[in-house]
Amino acid sequence: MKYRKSKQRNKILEILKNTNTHPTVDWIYDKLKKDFPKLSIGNVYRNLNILVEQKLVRRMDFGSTFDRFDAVRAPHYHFICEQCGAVIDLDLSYDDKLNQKAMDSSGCKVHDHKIQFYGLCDKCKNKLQQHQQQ
Amino acid sequence: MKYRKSKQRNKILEILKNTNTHPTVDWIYDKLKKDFPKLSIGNVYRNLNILVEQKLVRRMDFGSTFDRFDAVRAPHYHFICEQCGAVIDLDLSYDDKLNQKAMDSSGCKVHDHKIQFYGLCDKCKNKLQQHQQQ
DNA sequence: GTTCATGCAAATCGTTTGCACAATG
DNA sequence: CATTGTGCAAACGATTTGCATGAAC
Repeated sequence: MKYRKSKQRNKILEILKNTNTHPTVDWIYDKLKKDFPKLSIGNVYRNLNILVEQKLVRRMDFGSTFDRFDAVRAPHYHFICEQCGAVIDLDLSYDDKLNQKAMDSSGCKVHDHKIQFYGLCDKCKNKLQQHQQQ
Repeated sequence: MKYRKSKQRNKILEILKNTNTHPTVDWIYDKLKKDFPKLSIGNVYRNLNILVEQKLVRRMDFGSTFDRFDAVRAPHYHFICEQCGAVIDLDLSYDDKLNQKAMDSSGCKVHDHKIQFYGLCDKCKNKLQQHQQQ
């Protein structure tokens, strides 16, 4: 599919490249609205879908009712805080052997995998400790 | 929270225990409707939420627009076919060390993780091969 | 008999889409 | 000028919820 340039779409990609918080559509919309006051939320959805199709952006799905997005980089795993919902990139190296293991055990053709870790992020961990000491 | 007995809820759990396909709400609804012709879809949602709260059922989220459910058993990983959407339990052993690794690299308190593998299931793999040979 | 579960329909939420107009090439 | 992108609002699909009635205790 061939697309024309769009200032809005360019800016969305730029915003995503400069963020590591895996933002939601609403967050992106609010941020972009400063540059395009008439911006509609539908257009943010439309452009995010195009960017995903172009493989410049990845749609992420961590079990919430809404999606999150980030600019595509090297494959990595994620941590999700069960308290505040924050999504944090992990510095663990991507385990290529896992795909082969899954392939051997299932007979399916496996070409990728995702890992999500769950628990409490640093902030929430500390808040909880303070709470318990009171 | 204390709940009364409900024939509908019991049957939902029974259905889930006898299935390994991680069914959707609609699938469960259709199946349950044979026993309870007046059944409403809202009640299936309500009871699934209760079962999840009681930790008898797990809500699964594989990136589709709808949720899937299964009766809780030993932790295991999943394969998702990108062609037909099938979700298949894998026989890989749960890697306890992974949580510790994630904890070390992030500073977060990690207590669980999920792994999803992506690719083509056996059926879809074969279909594709037949297609290419024609 | 009081309280919770149910069916039904309306409401909600995130997302998509149809349309008239504006921007791109 | 032909075509795609946009804002707007309506439509959509999955899920939740308010309410009157029925089942559980």
